[in-house]
Amino acid sequence: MARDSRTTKSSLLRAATDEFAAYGIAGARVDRIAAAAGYNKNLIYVHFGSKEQLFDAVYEAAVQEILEAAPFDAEDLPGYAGALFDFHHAHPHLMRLSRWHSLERHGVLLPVAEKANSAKLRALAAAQGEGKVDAGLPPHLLLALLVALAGTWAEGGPEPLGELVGAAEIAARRHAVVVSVGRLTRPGAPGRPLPGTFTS
Amino acid sequence: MARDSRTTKSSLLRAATDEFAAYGIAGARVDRIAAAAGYNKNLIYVHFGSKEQLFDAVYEAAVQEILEAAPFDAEDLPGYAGALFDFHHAHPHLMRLSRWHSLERHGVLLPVAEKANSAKLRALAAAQGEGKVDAGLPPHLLLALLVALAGTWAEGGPEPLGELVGAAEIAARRHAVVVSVGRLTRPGAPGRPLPGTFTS
DNA sequence: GAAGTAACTGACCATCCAGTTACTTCACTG
DNA sequence: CAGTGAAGTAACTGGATGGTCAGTTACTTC
Repeated sequence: MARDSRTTKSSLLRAATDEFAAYGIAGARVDRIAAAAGYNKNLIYVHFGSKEQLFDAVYEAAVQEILEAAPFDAEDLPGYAGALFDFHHAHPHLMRLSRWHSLERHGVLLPVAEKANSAKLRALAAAQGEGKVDAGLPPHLLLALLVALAGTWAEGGPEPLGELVGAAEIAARRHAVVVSVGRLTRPGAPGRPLPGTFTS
Repeated sequence: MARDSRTTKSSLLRAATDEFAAYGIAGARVDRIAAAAGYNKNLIYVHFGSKEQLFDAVYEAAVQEILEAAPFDAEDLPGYAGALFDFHHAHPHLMRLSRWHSLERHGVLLPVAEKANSAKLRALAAAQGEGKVDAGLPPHLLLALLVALAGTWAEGGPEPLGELVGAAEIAARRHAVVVSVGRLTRPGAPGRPLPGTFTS
């Protein structure tokens, strides 16, 4: 095996991603990560410093990947939600990482995520201003709801015992997400307009 | 301290609930639980058998509590979602327990939860049949989305860094959940009727 | 090909931690 | 009040685990 610290580091990172996604921070084993990557445990400490810092590196990479995978489009929110759904379905371990992070690190947002988030909020507010998105709810609430909908069946949600989930069911879920986001965001509230502000 | 195995057991259970909610199964420490309850570690093994079984007991109790706290009403789904939201806000540790469970135990539903769930599905289907709830989505998908919406800001969701969440924001979130569920479930789909089935 | 350096390894260690064992204390009963 | 069984405790065990370090290997430079 050629000696290249870059590939070594990325091998370790990949193995660590799997391990942390499967077991969380507390449950992950440094030895297992090293063994899975086919390197000595010490290299983890050389490259990343500690188990915790290794998790940080893993998590940051995962966040980057998620952010890139589903580009935000304030004018097609159902499409965005669908893309998110697809991504979660294709990469369940990233959603798991995110859930571990929120539980074991009290969900503090990374600067990258924070930045991406406020960009989304601006775009959403603009779309609402132009009447392209229903303005009944403030952007930050609407965005959160939308993301929650897209992640409803992402790994970490309760799954019926043992039942295998077929392609038809997946398609149905995706459809449900897309339809629901459409209903939440399509301009012109159904029935009466929403109450003026959001103070219950 | 009077010697009563029932109170001892429930003290241990309460301490364990806090510990597991805070650290999950892998992160929880049996010694800490015993110390917090003010009893000897061995009593945990006497009463519960093992750390894993202790978690099971904790989780089952939590599920019971959640099920009782928010009675399902298929004819007032926004109200149900609101009640769920309130419960999550009042008892964030129970939601955390639930998330730990789904991550560390791959989210296998307890029999109690499974039973309660199918009762809800039947009620929902009936309400849809009577035209009281929009029938554009099958009950199991609708219910999942609804629960996801109610739990959007439950502990475990991403929280903006350091920002304190005031009462007004909480009220706004609650309102957003209630309004959204209303939109998803109010009979008579906005705009055109939904496509016949849910095969994407 | 000698000198120097970065990548890498195996063995080790202090500590942690779930679970066990041997013992003591208490409440109650006949 | 002696005896008994349940409740409770302190001390211990053995395996796992995060982290360290002296030393080796592969590669580069001169």
